[in-house]
Amino acid sequence: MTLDDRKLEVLRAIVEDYVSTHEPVGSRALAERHCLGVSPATIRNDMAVLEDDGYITQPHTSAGRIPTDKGYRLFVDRLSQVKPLSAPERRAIQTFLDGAVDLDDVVRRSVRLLAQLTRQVAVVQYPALSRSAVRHLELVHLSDSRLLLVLITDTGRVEQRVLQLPTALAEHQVAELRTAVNAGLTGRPMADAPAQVESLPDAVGMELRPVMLSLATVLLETMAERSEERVMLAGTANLTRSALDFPGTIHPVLEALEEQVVLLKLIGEIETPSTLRVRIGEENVVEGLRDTSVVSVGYGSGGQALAGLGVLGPTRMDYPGTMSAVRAVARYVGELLARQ
Amino acid sequence: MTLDDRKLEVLRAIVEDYVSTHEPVGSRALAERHCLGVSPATIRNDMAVLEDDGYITQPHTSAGRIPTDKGYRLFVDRLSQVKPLSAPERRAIQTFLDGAVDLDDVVRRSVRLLAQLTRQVAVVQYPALSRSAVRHLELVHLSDSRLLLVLITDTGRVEQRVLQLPTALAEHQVAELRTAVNAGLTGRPMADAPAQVESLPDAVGMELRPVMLSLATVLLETMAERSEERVMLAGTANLTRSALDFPGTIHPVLEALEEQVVLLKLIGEIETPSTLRVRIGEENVVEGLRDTSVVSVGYGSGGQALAGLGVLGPTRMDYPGTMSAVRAVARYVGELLARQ
DNA sequence: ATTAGCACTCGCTGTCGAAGAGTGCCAGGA
DNA sequence: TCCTGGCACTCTTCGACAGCGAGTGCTAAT
Repeated sequence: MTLDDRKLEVLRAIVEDYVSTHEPVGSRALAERHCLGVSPATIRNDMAVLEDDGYITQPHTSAGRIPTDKGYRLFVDRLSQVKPLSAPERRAIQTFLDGAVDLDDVVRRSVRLLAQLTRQVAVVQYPALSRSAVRHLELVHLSDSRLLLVLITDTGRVEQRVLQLPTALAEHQVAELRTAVNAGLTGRPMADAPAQVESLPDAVGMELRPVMLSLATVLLETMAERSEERVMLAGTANLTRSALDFPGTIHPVLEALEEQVVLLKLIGEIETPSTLRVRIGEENVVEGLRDTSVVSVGYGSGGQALAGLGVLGPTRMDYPGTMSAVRAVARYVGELLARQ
Repeated sequence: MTLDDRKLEVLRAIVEDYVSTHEPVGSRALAERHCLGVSPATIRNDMAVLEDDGYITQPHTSAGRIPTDKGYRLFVDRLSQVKPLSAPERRAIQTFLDGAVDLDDVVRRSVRLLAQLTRQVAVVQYPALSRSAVRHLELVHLSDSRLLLVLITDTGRVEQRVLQLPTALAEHQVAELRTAVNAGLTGRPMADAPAQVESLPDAVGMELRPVMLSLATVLLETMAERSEERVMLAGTANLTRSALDFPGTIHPVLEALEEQVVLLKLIGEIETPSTLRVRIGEENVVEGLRDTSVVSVGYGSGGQALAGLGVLGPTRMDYPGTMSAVRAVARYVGELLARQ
């Protein structure tokens, strides 16, 4: 049986009412608060069909209906138009983000802003190393046997690593290494780095080869290990605002949020910017997030996403509002990083 | 009226039982589970005195007693000896922390370890800029008009900041600036920096003076603004493990933890390492943390603390265990940073 | 196809009584 | 003087139960 327009309208009404009231919605309330032009009895018939098809369900016999994950899915896919942000909201985003002084600041500000706009948990991933380019490599001579390697990307990320030297080096030797690695890598996209690093040892004098080799190893390690790993979180307190949102406790949710790996999974795997992704309830593979929804999107300038950001909340969330906020913040962050 | 030894013993027994059972403890249970050598009736009399003096209280008439903040305070000050960690625990701390590759890693590992050991919320502050020394300053020429300033401290912190140049610079001019700032600041404690920065403009040629001035401004800003600001948090999920710990919800607690400023206040103001500080319940000035206790300590090598770390949990916490874990982790972190 | 009416289900709420835990106090004993 | 056993009292907790109200499903009429 296919759903006619009115049944879809009823589903939308149920989702909207349930999201705003947090209570199962009955046929009478629906007829009163929405201009559906039909009586409660008719709505009841439609509801029965919607329930048979698995879009809504009853917590218990004498209660109204609430949407199922499948119902929210249909709502998001076909029934909701993304509502544009108000002009003040747009201005607020812009002015708030424009004050950022460096990458850390950009990420921190975005994640807070997102948490505040959506009143949910926000996650922002740092620009992926793998999709950035090398802006500069610096070697700092800490002591005879230790060298600090600092890697700076064009998106403003700074990674550092201490390197134990096999032999003591003179200052001019450190300079030679510095020149060589910068000549080989500066300006190159990180993806090309492994190939470039291979040829580094050839660029320096014989006596520096062993050092350059261990330097190359550390470089590759740094780029590989940390390539995607950093995220920032904000708004966890929003989880507790309405305690009723989660059956049982929020413990599993908080636990899941502690795992960086999980967070990255939530946001990750994003190729093109501006394509919103919504994961609803059971669609989340992560144990413990089965009662939450995640709205995420890639950000970055041009056609390639640098990384992702998103929002996590109860399945009963304001999808249109959340989606537009997430999209707007991603757009501004992308612009901001391109300007750097 | 002064408390005799047995009353103190009764208080200790009440605290210990309440901490382990989470339930008000009555006179009979106390007589059975502790070898106090007196009858429940006697204990009841002692309890009445302890209650009059404000060390314990009754949730309601027909319930046992629970310690008050004042009771916990006495317990911590006079009745509890810090229990040493087990050998395996010590070894676990050491091996876990030894794997760290840089400062970020040290902080991340410590905070997780602390959260895991105490099963509470852990907070670790990054080494304060103001108490570190400058290890190196790097200037990276981003474009004609923009310069990236990277500040590296002897504790491994890296701070960066983009600087808009008043005029375009040639590469050799950037080098001159770099040499000058490093000559002036490298090796100096950050506390001396303001004075040193003053004299920087004199160290370069006339045409670089304006640039050096704005560089100096940014340097001072960076050191001042971010001097204490960074902390890392872990184990928030532990707050929800036993929901009964907090009257009402954990919302205010989570909200407080979102504020960096609050976290810094919790840990901050620590001068000497190894002096544990315990703040119990109402002793916390921060609104929303009135039902929690904070155990914090400074860490660092030598007589001066670099920064602080600590743990936050319900007032009903295992103080001896928490205190020893906090102290142990602080000690290892201090050693680790000294070795860097 | 829609609607009004009606019986039915079931969760929520408040009351009541019994049970249980713990106390405070008192009188007797070391 | 301090400790102890006993006892009456208070107060929460829990289960049972009835009444209420919300909401549904079904049926017959339009």
